[in-house]
Amino acid sequence: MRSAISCTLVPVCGLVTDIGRPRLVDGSSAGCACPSSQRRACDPAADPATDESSGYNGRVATPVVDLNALRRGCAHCSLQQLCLPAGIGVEGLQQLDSIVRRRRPIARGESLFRMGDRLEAVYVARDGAFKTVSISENGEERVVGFHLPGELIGLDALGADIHRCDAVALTVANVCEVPFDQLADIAAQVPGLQHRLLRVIGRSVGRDQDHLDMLARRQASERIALFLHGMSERFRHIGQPDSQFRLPMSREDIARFLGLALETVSRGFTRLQDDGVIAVDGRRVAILDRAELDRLAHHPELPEPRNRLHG
Amino acid sequence: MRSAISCTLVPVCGLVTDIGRPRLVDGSSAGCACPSSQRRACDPAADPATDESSGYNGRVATPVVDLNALRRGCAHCSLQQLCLPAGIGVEGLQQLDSIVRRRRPIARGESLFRMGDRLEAVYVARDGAFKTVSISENGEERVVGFHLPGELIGLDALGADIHRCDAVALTVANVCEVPFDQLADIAAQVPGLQHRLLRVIGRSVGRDQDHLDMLARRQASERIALFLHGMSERFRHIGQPDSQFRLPMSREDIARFLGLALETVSRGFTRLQDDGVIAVDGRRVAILDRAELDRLAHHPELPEPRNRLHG
DNA sequence: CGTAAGTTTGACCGGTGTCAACGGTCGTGG
DNA sequence: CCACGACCGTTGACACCGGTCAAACTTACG
Repeated sequence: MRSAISCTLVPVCGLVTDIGRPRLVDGSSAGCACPSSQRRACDPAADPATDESSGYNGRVATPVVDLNALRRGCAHCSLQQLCLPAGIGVEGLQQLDSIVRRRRPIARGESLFRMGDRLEAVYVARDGAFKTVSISENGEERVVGFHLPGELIGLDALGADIHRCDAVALTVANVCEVPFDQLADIAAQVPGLQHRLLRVIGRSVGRDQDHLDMLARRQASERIALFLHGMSERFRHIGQPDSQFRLPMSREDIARFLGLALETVSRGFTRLQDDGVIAVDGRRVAILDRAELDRLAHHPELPEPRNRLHG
Repeated sequence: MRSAISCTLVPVCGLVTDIGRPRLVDGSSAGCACPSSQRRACDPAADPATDESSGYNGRVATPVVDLNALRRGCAHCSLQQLCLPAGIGVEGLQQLDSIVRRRRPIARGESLFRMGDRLEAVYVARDGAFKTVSISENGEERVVGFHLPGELIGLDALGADIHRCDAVALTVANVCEVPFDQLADIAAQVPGLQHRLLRVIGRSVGRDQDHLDMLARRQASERIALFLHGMSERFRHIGQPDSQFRLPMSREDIARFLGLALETVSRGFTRLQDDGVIAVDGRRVAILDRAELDRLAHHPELPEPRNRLHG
């Protein structure tokens, strides 16, 4: 039964892949889930020596064109279409690229920023996943959101210049760090970028509203179905298989995201499995009956067709 | 009896009313909750004739300086410090002012935009209150947010250029309508405005996160306490009394905002009243014990001090 | 004055939080 | 190699909060 879900994620390649057409650039790209362009562009860890020598951020000091630096740049990033660069010209791309810092891999559990920090930069994961959490006065952790590659992290500080959450890596991850002041400056100069920035912010607002929608659903089963539905959509959006994937977060994180007890989440998963809607093995999830999943997420009032496989 | 609450919602003064002491409306600005500047700047309805003659939006066609138009302008609006104009120079202010349209009063129940509409403008209420609601597939209404004066409405469309919600007036209201494309253009030119726009958006994001926080709280009593706490803060923020106010929304709206049944909201209110924390009369609320309200909102785990007044 | 809408209150029971125990996986170290 | 413990996920039992249905009451408004 276990073998049904063999999809494991290679940690390094993380969540990202190329969307649509894998571009061959370098002979051998075939075997890995990550397209070669990704490997080249987004994985500083692949060539640690070079990275070390060029300093903390990914840019080289020399005016000489560094092939590796170029390859790591926005122009070649597989996330380009999902990220800030989308739709801005070469000029703007260069300007943007010049301020982007590419940080060495973030360890699982490490924080990009913490509650109370001043807003210095916004972040985009190239691969890996993050959660943003806010700790309430009584010490309870509340998951505000999950962030997959291409989704901006750090916008919570936009209102008051102070971060309202911690941003914690759920897996090892590589991120681009974009100093916010400089981003705002460039956005004013490059009209397309301003528009793009607003759009990315807007998508983030949209996700928050989806989250609200989820929490307002009264039944636990609805929230869980909606959560899986949303994750599937987001995986598809970044070019990952949307029918079987590995959730980067624990049951507890999901519970704190959905406002439920973790036992309830666990029970919800098994229930969906019993009903033949999904297959679950720990964090690995396969969606078997998408239509039914959508129905549960959106039209829960209808009595479910009772053809349980084993009851 | 009508006269007792006449400052009330007279459309103009918006949300606010007082609970305790009846105020005379006429003559004495001293007594009214609305600051005089507000009355001057924000009340097109006060002089309907002039308003009609100057056309649909508040601007006059003639180059001659129209005192009324000026008074209605951003420069004199009492909301200035809360709204987009804050912190931008005279130049920018004029540019911004030139694109702002001031719409005639919106009737209660009327919509600024509907789900599926293209993003054309963002709105700011000068007075009155709005809710944004999203209708789910099964026809259920879900309250995404409430909007008091100075809070931008319409940002939900930022992500996809399509509105995700309806924006419905809870009371008669006056709004400024800001064509979004032009706003973005000007924002690129006026650096202060771009910053300001991002900040206003950020505050909106912050409110969404507060909302999330509310929904994630498990106990109904916590959500209700948090809701009242937040409303009180927001009233204070716009210069209204924060210890007694009139809620612009129904119990049902609150319930749909908090993800509860309306009966539960009602029971929660009476419970708070029984405990001496607030006084409730329909939509009129007075906060009697703020410390206790805050405690309930933030530290619900502690057993409440049981010195009930009656019970 | 009559109708509709909004609010409150009561009774009932189902869903879900809580507590508890068990099992599986992974990493560490003997 | 296995032993061990930490962490994570699953499952069961049970009590209680809150959703649902129902009815009375007040307020708003024509």
